[in-house]
Amino acid sequence: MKIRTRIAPSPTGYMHVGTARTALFNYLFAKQNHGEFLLRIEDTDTERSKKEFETDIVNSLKWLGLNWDEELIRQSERVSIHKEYLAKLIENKKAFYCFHTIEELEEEQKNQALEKISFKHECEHKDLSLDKALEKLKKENAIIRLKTPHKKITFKDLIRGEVEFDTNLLGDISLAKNLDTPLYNLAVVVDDHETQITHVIRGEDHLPNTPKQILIQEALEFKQPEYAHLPLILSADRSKLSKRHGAVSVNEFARLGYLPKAMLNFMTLIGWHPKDDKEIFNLEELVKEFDLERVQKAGGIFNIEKLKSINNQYIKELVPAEIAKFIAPYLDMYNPTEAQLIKVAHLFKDRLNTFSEIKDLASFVFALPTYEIKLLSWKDAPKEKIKTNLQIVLSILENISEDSFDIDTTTTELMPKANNIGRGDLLWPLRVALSGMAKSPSPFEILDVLGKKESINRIKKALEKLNES
RNA sequence: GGCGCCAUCGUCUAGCCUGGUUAGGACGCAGGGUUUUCAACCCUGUAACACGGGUUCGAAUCCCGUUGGCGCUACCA
Repeated sequence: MKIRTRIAPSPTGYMHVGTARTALFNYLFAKQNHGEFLLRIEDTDTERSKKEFETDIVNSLKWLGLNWDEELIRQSERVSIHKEYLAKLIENKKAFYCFHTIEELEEEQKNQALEKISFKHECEHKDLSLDKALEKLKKENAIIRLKTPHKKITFKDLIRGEVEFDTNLLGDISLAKNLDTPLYNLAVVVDDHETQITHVIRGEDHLPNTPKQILIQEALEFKQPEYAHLPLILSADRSKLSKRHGAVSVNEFARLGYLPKAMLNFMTLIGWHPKDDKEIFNLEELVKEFDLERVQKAGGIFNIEKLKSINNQYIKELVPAEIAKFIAPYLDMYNPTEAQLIKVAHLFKDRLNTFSEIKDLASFVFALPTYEIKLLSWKDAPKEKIKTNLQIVLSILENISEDSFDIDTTTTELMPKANNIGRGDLLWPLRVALSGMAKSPSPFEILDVLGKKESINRIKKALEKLNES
């Protein structure tokens, strides 16, 4: 039988990295078994579901390169199928109408809390005959529940091994608000069955749903899929990763300038590890090496530092022309030329953890920042000395023609003098005059990016500042 | 409260199944090299088997308990 997995996000928010990682693991497992990976939008909750979020989910998956097979499935478009199964369950007396109000249910829960027992609704309406229930339905509101049998449910989780639940603690599971409004557990079971999903790989937060879904499968006489519950991605405080801890949606990471490859690589490493010490993988390698049995049981913290480090490794593999494309949006306000972007890309290639960092690192190239005069001084060198040294540099640079004003030439012309006077004494003031910053790439690299005219301007400006002070 | 899941450096983890390792790697951090500064790169260092009982010649590894953490507990998904 063909292996089929799915990612089933609900469009009630932007695509979360946790969902992305679940998608990734589903994708890897399906692909390494030459199977299929499906996308199903779980939008049965019409109140909370938004088209905007569905679009974001689709875009995020595409951005990551996790392409799904077949048409996207929308649960909301399948209610007639859900309805058929629901009707069948009622007809077979495996499901029934529950007429209790939300207030009554809340009251029941309160009492159960007092008794210190688990919250559940064991409904006496299940004994009502269908005729009577239908009659009652004309005047009263009701939801459809499963007649939960009393038994122990044991299933094998591919990651955790045998897991056991006692259905006595579950109560009669809610299936639908009415025939046309299915609820999560019913919809999942029906759709997984209909689309022939063989492996349900999802977050650990769904573990308590599994016995409920197995019960529904049994009532519907469906084949039970294999289950694998992934460890959760945690925040630094070890709670489930959420919005208040900073960036959590895939689109935010895209905007911050992370590469999809790096995201994929990093997400795999939360909760999974290969046999050897290799850490950098592309998707194809991952498909080959991934092993569900090697997935961790304990939750893992989303370590942004590690992500940055991996992203940095991927950025270093790119050529400047590629980097130029990625950094362009962040430098937009300066209207840089293509040539400038490539020079800047070359300059900062090794320094970038994320593309968005380029704005802080490289804006000095386009606009000299204002800086303190004393920054020009290397190890508290006196002002006069700096002035003299900058004059020396200036006269050397002015003698280089505009055409040969590149790293090689400026280096050969300037270095003998620097070695003579002292590298720090000559090169530090030059670098600050050019960048206005305490930390930056080397003066030779900056000279090259700035070009002769702008370089000379900036050095003159530094000299003016020194004279005025 | 109830139920379930989990537990190796600060973090991600290898090792656990099939007891015998100087408990390994990566990120971070610290120091050094290179360097005018920063980054990158190279080298070195730092730091962990939650606790208590068993079983065993021997336990990170197997068993039990304790503690702790997390998840779920809807007419959300």
